[in-house]
Order: sequence, then C-alpha cells, then structure tokens
Amino acid sequence: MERQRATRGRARSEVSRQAVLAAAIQIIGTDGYAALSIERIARESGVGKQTVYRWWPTKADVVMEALLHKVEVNIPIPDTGALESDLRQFLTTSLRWGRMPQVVELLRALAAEAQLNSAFAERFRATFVDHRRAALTTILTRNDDRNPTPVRTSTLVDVVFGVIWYRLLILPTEFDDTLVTELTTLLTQPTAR
Amino acid sequence: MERQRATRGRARSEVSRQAVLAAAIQIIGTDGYAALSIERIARESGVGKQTVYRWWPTKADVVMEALLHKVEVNIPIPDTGALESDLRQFLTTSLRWGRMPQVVELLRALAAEAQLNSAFAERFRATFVDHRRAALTTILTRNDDRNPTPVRTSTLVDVVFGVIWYRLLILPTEFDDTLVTELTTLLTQPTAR
DNA sequence: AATTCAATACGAGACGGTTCGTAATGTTTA
DNA sequence: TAAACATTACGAACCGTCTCGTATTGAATT
Repeated sequence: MERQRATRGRARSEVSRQAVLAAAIQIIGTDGYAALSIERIARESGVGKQTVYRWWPTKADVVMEALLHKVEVNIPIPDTGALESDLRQFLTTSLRWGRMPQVVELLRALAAEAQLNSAFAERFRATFVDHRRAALTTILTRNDDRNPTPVRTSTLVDVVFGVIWYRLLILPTEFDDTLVTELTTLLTQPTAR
Repeated sequence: MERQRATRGRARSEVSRQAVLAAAIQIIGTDGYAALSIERIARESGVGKQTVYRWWPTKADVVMEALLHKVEVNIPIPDTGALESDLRQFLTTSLRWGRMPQVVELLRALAAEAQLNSAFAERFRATFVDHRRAALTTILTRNDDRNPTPVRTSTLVDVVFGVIWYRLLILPTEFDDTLVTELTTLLTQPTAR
C-alpha cells in the first residue's frame, strides 16, 4: 500500500497526514460519517484538497487509516494453553473496542462505505476483517483435538464476528460482560467442536 | 404510518407507486445503491419529483418498501411441534432470501443507510429487524423446557441474525445448506438451551 | 340526475444552493 | 529541479422547494 519512494522532489508531509486523520476522527465524532467529506477534511485540517486526493483514494480510506492508528496494529493473540481462556480473552479484548464510541463510529462508517463501494470493501476485508478472522481461527484451531466436528471452524468464526457486527450495525444494544461467557460456552461445547 | 384517508381529492396513483419501487430496484441492481438518487428515481420511473417526496421521506424508505414488497409481508412462523425442525425451516427460508441477489442488494442498501441516518435506522428496526427477531424468538421460546439456560434466548437470536448479516455485509461468501445444520446444532445443544 | 366546486394528486421542470472530483496556477521544500 | 504543497476555479450532479397547468375525486348545489 506504500507508494513508490520518490527520492527526488519534496517529501510527503507527515504533519499534513496526521492532521487529515485527526480531522476525520473529529468530524465523525461530532457530526457522524454522513457529514464527512473530503472537502471538509481538507478545510478543517488546513490541508489542500488535492493533498488528500493524492494520498487516499476515498474518504473511507482515510477513516480506515485513522482506525488502524487508534486500535494499534499488532494485537497479540492470546495463548494461555487452554482454548476456553484464550477465547475468553479474545472476546474481552474485542468487546472492549465495541464499547468505545469513537471506535464504534469508525467501524460503522467503514461498514457503511463497504456497502456503497465494492473496491473499498475489498481493501477493508484485506486490511482489517481478515486479520481479525485469522487471529480467532488460530485460537480455535490450536487445540482442536475433537474430530469430527459437526460445525466448521469458519462458521464458529462467523458466529463470533457476526454477533459483534450485528450488534454494532443493526441493533442499538450495548455489549455486556455476560456475552463473553455465553459465546465461550457456545463455542466450547463438546458437540460444537 | 398510514396517511389520513382523504375523502376528497384525487386518489393516490398505484401505478406511480409501483413505478417508483420498480425504478429503485432497477437502479440498485444495475449501478448499486450509491448511484440511487431521488432525482434519478423520478426520471426513470416517469414520475414527478414531488410525487416521490410526497410519499417517502428518504430514498431508503423507497428501498425498504420495495424490499417488503419483494419478500412478502407475512411470513408464517413454522410450527412443526419440534424445536429443531422449526429452526431448520426458519433458517432455510431466511437463507433462501440471502441467496437472491436482488434481495441482498436491497438489504445491503438498507443497512448502509441505517449507518448514515439514525432516524431511518429506527424505522428499519421497527419495520423489518424486529419482526424477524420476534419470529425467531417465538420459535426458540415455544418449547423451552430447559432451565436454567446458560445462554439467553436473545443472544441465540443475535447469533442467528448475526451470522446472516455478517456474511451479507462483511464477507463475500455465499450461503450453503450446511449452515442450516450447523446453526441448528449450535442452538439445540442441551447446555445451550 | 346534472352541474358546480373544493381538495388533492399528478407530471414537468425551473430555482438556488451544496458538494463532488478534477484541473490549473504559483509557491515551498528536500 | 522535481515533487508536494495550498489555493482557486470549474462543470456536473443532486438536493429540496416551488410553481405551472391538468386530472381525478367526493361533496354541495341546482
């Protein structure tokens, strides 16, 4: 995703980059994603419009970069030796994000844009969704000594992220800690795995 | 939601209503929801702009009415006497919609708009989401003789619709018949209910 | 029963305003 | 000296409102 390093000419302004990301978060936080426009990002960040267009293909890509900056890129995959505690820890971390309004706003914005722009949807999956799936898949597969399994691992992954996204996007309910226990129960039942 | 029955004056044109819904479906089907505008709906349906604005508050409400028209309003809740077969039947019906590209496009459009417009999100939940939840809740509660349950019924409902919406909105994968069996298994395990 | 009248919906399209994404221009900086 | 920069202008599209003349309906009046 890194642009070819230009050895000649003026270097990219890191100040402008940060200003753009901050402005995007600021606008979404106060007025919502519907109010976000590249025009306004440029205005409120004190950056030229063309500068934004030069470095980000869409406003959603700005948001995605802002999100990755916020949640930190490398989330360690828990490895306690037991499936149940790994799972519990993974869910606890995931739901913690789901309780942070700033993060939720960004996630909702990205999901919305993915519906409207299939090219961005592809980038969103590759950059964000697949990483999270891979982490959970690792946990579920690591100590998978029960065979044959009536439910595919990929379906269990769908269940976890499905519940999370469904409640972020469709329902207005917040996450409670009981959900961690419930999902762990559901996924570690003998016949389920 | 029904407008005050006007005893006087010209009656609403059913032809125009149908033309608007058809145009919306057509536009979304060919160019996607991002290309949908009230201006274009009016143009392609041969209807006056004011006619659209008179009857629908937003373009998303047009889409929602088009969806309800497509999936039929009254879906009977299966009642075979056994939880497992009720569930299997409910899931089979639900996934059938999820395999119809025209329906999927509309669902994705509605979900996208719900992220951008909270007033519409409310109408969407009240008109569509809650009905589907209620149906599944009925099924799960009907023969619920196992107490205490470690997983709330509402969470089981979240699991089902979560997986469906997640795969419609976030992942590009299609539904296969195995999913019906898997979800039924997950939800009817002794300790889960 | 025939006519008039008021109320409302209709298609068409003009309107002023907003935002979009691109392009042109000159300045700044590595 | 090449590329990134901020600024400004541009045409296109869409927004929501409004007006025009016409069509359709039910109620009131002959």
